[in-house]
Amino acid sequence: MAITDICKQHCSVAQAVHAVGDTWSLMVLRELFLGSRRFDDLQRFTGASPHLLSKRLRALGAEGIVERRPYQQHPVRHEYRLTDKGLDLWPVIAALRSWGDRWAAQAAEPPVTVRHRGCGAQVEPVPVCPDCGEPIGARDLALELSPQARAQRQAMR
Amino acid sequence: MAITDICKQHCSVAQAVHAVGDTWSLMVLRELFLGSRRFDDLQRFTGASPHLLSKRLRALGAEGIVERRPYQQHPVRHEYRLTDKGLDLWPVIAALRSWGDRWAAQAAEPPVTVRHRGCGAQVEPVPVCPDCGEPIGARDLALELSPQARAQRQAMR
DNA sequence: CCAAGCTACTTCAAATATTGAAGTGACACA
DNA sequence: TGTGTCACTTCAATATTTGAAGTAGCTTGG
Repeated sequence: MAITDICKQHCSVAQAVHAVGDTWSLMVLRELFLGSRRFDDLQRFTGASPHLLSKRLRALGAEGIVERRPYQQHPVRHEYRLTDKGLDLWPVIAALRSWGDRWAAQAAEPPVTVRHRGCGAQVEPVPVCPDCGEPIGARDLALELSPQARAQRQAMR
Repeated sequence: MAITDICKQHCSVAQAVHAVGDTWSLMVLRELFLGSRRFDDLQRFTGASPHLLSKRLRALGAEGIVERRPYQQHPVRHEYRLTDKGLDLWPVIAALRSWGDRWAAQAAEPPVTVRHRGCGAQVEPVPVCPDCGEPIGARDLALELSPQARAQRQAMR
């Protein structure tokens, strides 16, 4: 089965994974969140080959996650920016960063810190229950499948 | 440049991506969070080929993200479970799910809902500033590179 | 007691994707 | 005229993934 079929699954994770769930897309997203806009910078900082970067940017463009816009004429040069849909992926990158800091850190100091523009506080983006305010870990959660999703999984037997 | 070199970057995102940043690892994680433990179930529900699943489980095992433990003798059969390190990846999967629900949903109803065991409330895991309590979006954040990280990026010029 | 089935894989050839190096075209700057 | 930059594309070599088939050890039904 190909991932193309997977994304037909009635599963939001599968669809998100289909859109951005590969090494280079994630690295490109990281770089875009860090502020790079140009092909060259994206290539240098992510380490992707130009071929691959070109492909990934096209794919992300087709998904509406990045926008390719000209920033000069003569010659036409393009830059890449996150759309709203792309910006909305920030929790994914933040979660990866956070996990990386906790479990794979090589340095005393985390390489990137995140500050909330509104209040100036340093943010460690821990998911928090909106209702009771407690931080949420995996063991604190119960996942519930919708009837439709349950039926689909049954059908895979 | 290979991703192996990328992960040497002083960057937590790169290291997390190196560990779990590919389609099948993410799908396997989704499945493990949904409660599957057996090779067979993982294969059926993720759609990965057995070859690939075997490789991925080995890789995730080597990273200490899943644990392979026998659940019966005669013959020895193993099941796969998330370690604490693996469980800690839940915000990543949650963020993907959330994004998928918002931007790629095909159904009226989200396929999986998440409930907080502690207070019973339904949780939409929006990152919230621990200081001021406001929900955090990408535009509300300022990213700051550590001096070390900054130096490394300079060196890549 | 024999055949069929289950689980957890492995093996293999064919298809597909990625890498690294080199090349291109349009211009700017000296 | 010559060098440099940017944003790619092209290409051959290499690596990975797929899909189908196979295997080993045991269980279950008749």
